[in-house]
Amino acid sequence: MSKQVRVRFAPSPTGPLHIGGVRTALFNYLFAKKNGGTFYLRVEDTDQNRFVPGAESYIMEALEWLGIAPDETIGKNEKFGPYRQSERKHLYKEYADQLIDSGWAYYAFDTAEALDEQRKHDEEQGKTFIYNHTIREKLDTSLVLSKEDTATRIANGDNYVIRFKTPVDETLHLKDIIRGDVKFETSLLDDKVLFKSDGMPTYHLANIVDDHLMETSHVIRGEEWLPSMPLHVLLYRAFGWEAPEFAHLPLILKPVGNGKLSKRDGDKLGFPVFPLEWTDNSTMTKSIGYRENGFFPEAVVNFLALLGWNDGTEQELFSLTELVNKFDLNRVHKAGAKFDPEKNKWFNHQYLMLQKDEDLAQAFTPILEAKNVDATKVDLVKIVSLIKERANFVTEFWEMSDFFFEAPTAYDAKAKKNWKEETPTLMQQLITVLDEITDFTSMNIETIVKDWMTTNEIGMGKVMQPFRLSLVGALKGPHLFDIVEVIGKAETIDRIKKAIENI
RNA sequence: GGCCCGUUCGUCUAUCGGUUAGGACGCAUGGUUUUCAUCCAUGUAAGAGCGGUUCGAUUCCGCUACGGGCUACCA
Repeated sequence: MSKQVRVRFAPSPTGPLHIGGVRTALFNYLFAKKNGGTFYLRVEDTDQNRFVPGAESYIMEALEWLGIAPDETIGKNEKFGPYRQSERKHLYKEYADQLIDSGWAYYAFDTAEALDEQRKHDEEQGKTFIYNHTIREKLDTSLVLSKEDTATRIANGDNYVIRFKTPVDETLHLKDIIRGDVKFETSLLDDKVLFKSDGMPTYHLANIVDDHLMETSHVIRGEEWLPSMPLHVLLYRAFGWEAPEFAHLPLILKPVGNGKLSKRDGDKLGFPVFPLEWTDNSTMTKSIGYRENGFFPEAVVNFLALLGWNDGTEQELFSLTELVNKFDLNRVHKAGAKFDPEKNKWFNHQYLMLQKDEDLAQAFTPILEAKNVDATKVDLVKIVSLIKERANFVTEFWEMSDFFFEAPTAYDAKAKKNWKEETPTLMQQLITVLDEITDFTSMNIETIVKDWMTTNEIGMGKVMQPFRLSLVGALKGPHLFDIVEVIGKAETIDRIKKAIENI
């Protein structure tokens, strides 16, 4: 009987969630649901300097929008709360002390400035500075100070940190679900700070304490954490706790150039890297979001799920439920994946096609309202059904359908070449033909107009191109007779007359 | 510099020793639409290099190269 699956997403509220974080959250969510487990969200706000107001609620809202909200978090099923590390502050010191008592940690009084200087100095000499067993007994630590001296300095209010006393000369054989066996030499590790001089724990301590207390069964996180896996495993050992299983996800890389996708890439390259729009209050710069750019959450989830994972078949379109059923950490890729904005769009198109016309019309309405377009007189659902197959986003609907609502005010210069000398005469005749039609539906109009052309031996191109130009203003758009039906007889004739006058 | 991870078409990927190395995005061509797009069809294009193990390696191992991550009192 395997233990109850409990996984977490533990972001730091230092800004908006970006696409890599979303993917990590998604994989945790999928894994939890697949295994009938729990997905919880914990806020790791132990760095008070980097705290950004609004980031926490942004993260919640983003996961909500994507449909992968946690089962447990702040204000929701707080079984192991609080879920904000800043509110668990009192806990960490106790555990740090426990490690001091058991000899797994020690006090260090060196200042950050002194250490920086030392590091810089060594670097200039071509040496590598590592704060570890080779040096910890030469520095200002409780390892060399007497118990009394240490106590005195702490009592005097000297700044100190608590560092992990990494074991020496041991080869750690660690298991990662995705990567298999990973080896580390403990002597090469440094003695990480567990507890900071500001009274807050570092990520490492808080993370292990909370993952244990919150009964985390699997730690699924980005590959950037792989180097700290040995420290974390050692911490579990030091506390005498059973370690969870680990799975380090491949990183999402920039679409062009090198390196991992960063928060700044999106705006530069013209695609979103954030789920929701975000305004940086310190610089007042706004970053675009998937939601505001017209992406469907299902499309974003689907695309992200396939970045580093697939079910082994050739299926590419998966609903969230299908993803849950098919997800398997053992099928996650090891290598990083470049983010492909083009395929991302393609996914959105697929989901757009899956939407009901009624729903799309409803999504289109606010856009029309913002443009003060009166859409009450037209069949919006019909219009949407005609244009959706050529769109990737609802946000593109207007430029693809403006001629349904308003007569063209300009005519495409290139297309005007199709407007010949005899065209006005032909268009006049067309008006007459159209005017006589009583059953003004697409099919019927098409039959009658084509009949007129064949009986009079008029070339189709001679009529159809100027006809379209008159109604649309360019040679684009859906089937012409469908447009004619939607805008109606009077408007159609009106537009042809207008074209005769203006071209 | 040190440590760790990785490497199949331009991109995302399938392949769990024997395949004409498959699919998708993109791109190109053709067809449909006398428009544009969609759609359909076809095409384009890949195992980083070198050694080994093996009857046989994309697949297993090693080295090299390249890419990536980490190396804070940030997460």
